[in-house]
Amino acid sequence: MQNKNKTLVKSMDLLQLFITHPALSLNDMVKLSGMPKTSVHRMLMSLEEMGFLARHEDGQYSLGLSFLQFGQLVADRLDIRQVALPIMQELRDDVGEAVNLIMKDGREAIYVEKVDTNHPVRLYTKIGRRSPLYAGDSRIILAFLPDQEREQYLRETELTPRGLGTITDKDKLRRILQKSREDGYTISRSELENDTAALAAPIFDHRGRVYAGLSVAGPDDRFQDERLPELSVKVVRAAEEISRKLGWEPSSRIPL
Amino acid sequence: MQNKNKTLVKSMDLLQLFITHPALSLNDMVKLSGMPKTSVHRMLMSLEEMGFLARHEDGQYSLGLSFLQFGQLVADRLDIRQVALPIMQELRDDVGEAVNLIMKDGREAIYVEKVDTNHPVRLYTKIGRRSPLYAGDSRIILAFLPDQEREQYLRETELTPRGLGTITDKDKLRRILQKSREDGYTISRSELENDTAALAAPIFDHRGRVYAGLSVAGPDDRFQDERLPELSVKVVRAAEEISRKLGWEPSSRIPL
DNA sequence: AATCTATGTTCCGAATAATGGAACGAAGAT
DNA sequence: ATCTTCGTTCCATTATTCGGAACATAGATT
Repeated sequence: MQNKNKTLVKSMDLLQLFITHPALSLNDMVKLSGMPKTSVHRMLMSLEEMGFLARHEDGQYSLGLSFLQFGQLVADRLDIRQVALPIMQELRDDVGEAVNLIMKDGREAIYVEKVDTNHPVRLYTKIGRRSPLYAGDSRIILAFLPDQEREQYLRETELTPRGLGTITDKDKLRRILQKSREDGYTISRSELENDTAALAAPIFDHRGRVYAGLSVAGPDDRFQDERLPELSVKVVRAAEEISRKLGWEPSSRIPL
Repeated sequence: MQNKNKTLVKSMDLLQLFITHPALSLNDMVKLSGMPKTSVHRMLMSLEEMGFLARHEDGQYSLGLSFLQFGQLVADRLDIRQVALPIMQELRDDVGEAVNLIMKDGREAIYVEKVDTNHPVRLYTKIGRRSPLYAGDSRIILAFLPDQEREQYLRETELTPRGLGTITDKDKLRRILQKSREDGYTISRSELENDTAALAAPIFDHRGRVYAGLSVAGPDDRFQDERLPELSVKVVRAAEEISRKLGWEPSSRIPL
């Protein structure tokens, strides 16, 4: 990763602004990004031409409909979603909690599929959301990463608190990860969002590498200790079922 | 649109390749794009860093999970989807055909929401798909565009056949558009896909501009003439309901 | 009505970053 | 053991991006 197109990468900074802001004017972006106005202006023209940004009548920009197209393509091509969905629904019906499918993307985790408990209209608010690998249900992926990769991540990452329960001590986190590997699941309480708990298990691909995480999540008070044995068994079992459909065989599991 | 970041816009050519190809190697892209290998290589590095492309173990690239995030953001922020969905479901239950919500994006149309007849698992294959404005159900948007804009489009666009019924004669298309405006709906048969028909009506925003299109679509043989009066009334009525919820008032309608 | 202010757009010389042919390296295939 | 094929690095050339400054336009303020 030596040769880069600086301009290209910089334009990402502009697009990132739209994760937290639904609409922005040129000047907004100049202020938020700190780049010179001319440069921002030039990039906007290009991003608009690419269809990544759309300009409204009032001069405000927002994310373009192209993302709908690409987003749909990505979703369609993620085989694991199709494989996991029925199993996730079954698990949801069984335990009565929301079920999430999480994948690693770079140094972060991303929620790739979700089935909710109250199914009003579908409002998959959590799909596409990112979270750090060290906190919450996504930690299960970190736990089962190859030693070297995991250690590198721990070295390079600062543990910023997200909720009251976020683990900010690296050694404590290491111990928890170790325990998660032994148990085959991990539990988190108020790590990403207060009063919310989650229990997660790893999903492996045919090569025996962690490929994703499966979690049940809900209000803290529904995840008391007495329920954990039952929950953990069911989540682990569902995760294993998905793993198997992805071609994993128990024997290919990475030894602890 | 004078000053552009050439590199940025060119990188879009690479991303576009992934609309038709789920995975590509560097060399594949060199061949398909016709750009020099070094340039493609550099852009790939940047697109990967941006999260728009992901590199697999075997050196193949595919669209990155970032698109899932941005796609979801766009979908969530499109208020019309939330407004339209219940009305679309009602219409689907009433007429027993798939219902589509279509928006204009640049010189194309894009399917923004869909409710299907056979609801197995959801498989929103059509969401995010693009089609030309001159053919199929999306033509209803073209029909209600301001005269000047519509004429400019017609001047600049070549009518390429997509199905047996695609209209390739501009004057014939003009007449159909005129009729659609008078009728308040349009019908298309085998224009985008053979043996598939659709009936579409316009959705207007608070300013009285076409904002989207609503269509029912299905196999040709279920859209015979005797059914059109009933269908057209129902689709137009549903579209008007959505328009009204978007702040449109019948009085603000653009005069024919 | 006149002035200010905020925001978007254009200009242009200087500085930098992108370019792309060529050579290299590493696998896989023959 | 020798070919291919594909990804990666090198580097001098040149086109592109850069960004301050000036301009344009529209709303707000006096």
